[in-house]
Amino acid sequence: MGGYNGGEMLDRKLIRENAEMVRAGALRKGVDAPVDEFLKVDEEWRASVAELESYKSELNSISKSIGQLIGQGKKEEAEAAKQKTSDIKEAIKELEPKERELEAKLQDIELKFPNLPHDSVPDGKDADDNVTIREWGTRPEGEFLPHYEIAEQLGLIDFERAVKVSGSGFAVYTGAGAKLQRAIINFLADFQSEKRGYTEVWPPALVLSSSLVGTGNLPKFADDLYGTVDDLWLIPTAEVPVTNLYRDEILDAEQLPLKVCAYTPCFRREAGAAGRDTRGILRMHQFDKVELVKYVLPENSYDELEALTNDAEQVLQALGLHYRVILLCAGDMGDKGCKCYDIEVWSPGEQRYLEVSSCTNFEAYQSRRANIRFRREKGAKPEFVHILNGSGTAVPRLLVAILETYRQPDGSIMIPEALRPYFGADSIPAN
RNA sequence: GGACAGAUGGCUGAGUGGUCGAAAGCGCCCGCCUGCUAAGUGGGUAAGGGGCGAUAGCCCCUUCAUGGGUUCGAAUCCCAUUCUGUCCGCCA
Repeated sequence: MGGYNGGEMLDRKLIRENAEMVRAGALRKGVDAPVDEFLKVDEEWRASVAELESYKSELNSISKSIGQLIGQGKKEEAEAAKQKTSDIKEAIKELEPKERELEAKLQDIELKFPNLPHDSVPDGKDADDNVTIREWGTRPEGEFLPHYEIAEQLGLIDFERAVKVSGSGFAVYTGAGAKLQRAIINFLADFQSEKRGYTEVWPPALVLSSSLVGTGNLPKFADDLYGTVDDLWLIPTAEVPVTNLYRDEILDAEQLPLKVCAYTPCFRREAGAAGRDTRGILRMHQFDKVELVKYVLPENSYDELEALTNDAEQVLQALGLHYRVILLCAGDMGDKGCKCYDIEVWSPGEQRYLEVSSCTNFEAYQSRRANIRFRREKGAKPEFVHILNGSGTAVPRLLVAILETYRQPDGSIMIPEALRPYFGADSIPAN
């Protein structure tokens, strides 16, 4: 049993008992959470539940006594007891829809509550208030081409035929481009599983809507997703199937932290406007990614976030790509997260940083929705695990950075050392 | 896609209208016993929500795949759905 029991982001008790703290936290995210409305409806709901349950209790005890009377052969007394139930049944019939209505109303209100930002998250409204935590490597100097020109010159990506086949927002990788794509994927999956201690899984790319509810993509963000005529949806990220692996389960504390990595293609409608992000392969309806997901003890989740971020950063270091790590401010983080680092790789061709990973601690937000818990010891009450995830990393923007960073004066591409065993050559020759 | 069978607690598995939240076994926990172990023995062992008291504890409601229905009362009867197994067909 269990599963999705509402739309709540937060524990009802937390809001009840720490109303002002919740209000202040939401405000930091720029959300004026309906705390007062919640408290009012919550009280009405609880009163309604109590009333309904007292009637049910009465009915149950009468039913029980009828059973006993029949057992003792006292038929008339049993008949008399039956008469008493009709009023109670009537009252229950009347109260039940009222209770359900209040519950639904409460859930609507709860949907308006964001997950609360951690104390270490800076105040701020939007991306301008994000804080650069650290940089690695140095920005390459010189003249650089954008990746789509390089790709065209070397015949790595066929944009025109991609449009013919699938419309805009897709790429056809060809020849060395296709091979490089596969090399990057294999490198990333091996790196995270063999060097960083993640268990690799290969999940389905189509999932039931119930899985998308568990991660918070539905019902709110259906427009971002590709659906099918069945109740199956194309995943926007491996986060969805992987986070749902342990849905409705109670884990042992010794199993934690549970670290899972998964390569999948990702599908996003991204009903976004055309702009500089849409040029080349920077923003696509289908792209590839290795995702990292961790299920951890609540008291460790912020240390685990640092470690997760580092696992993603190590990819870029292994490839020798310049990057920076950004700590998102409260207002730029979105509703679901408590703390989030973006890792941005330097694109010499674009002369700007590109997001290749977003490492987030959701605390219990997803575990509450997906009902994933753990027990500290035998007999202890189950608690929600904390769930974190981050890309480790996205492939297309990595490819962009590699092509642009490692293009040689003669027009060839030098393949980074770490990728050579996968690519099977040192370079992509110039045409 | 067609036919049949099934879905019960951590697991195995009984239960076809009335103290059944559910026998029994296994596992696990606490105690006793034995020089240790094994064996034996007594007891305890589902989850969610609400209320009282608020470190304990007590009371109530809900849950035997899911959603509806019949009934004073359902694990047990009826309907729908989902999933699993077996056989057949089809397919990379």
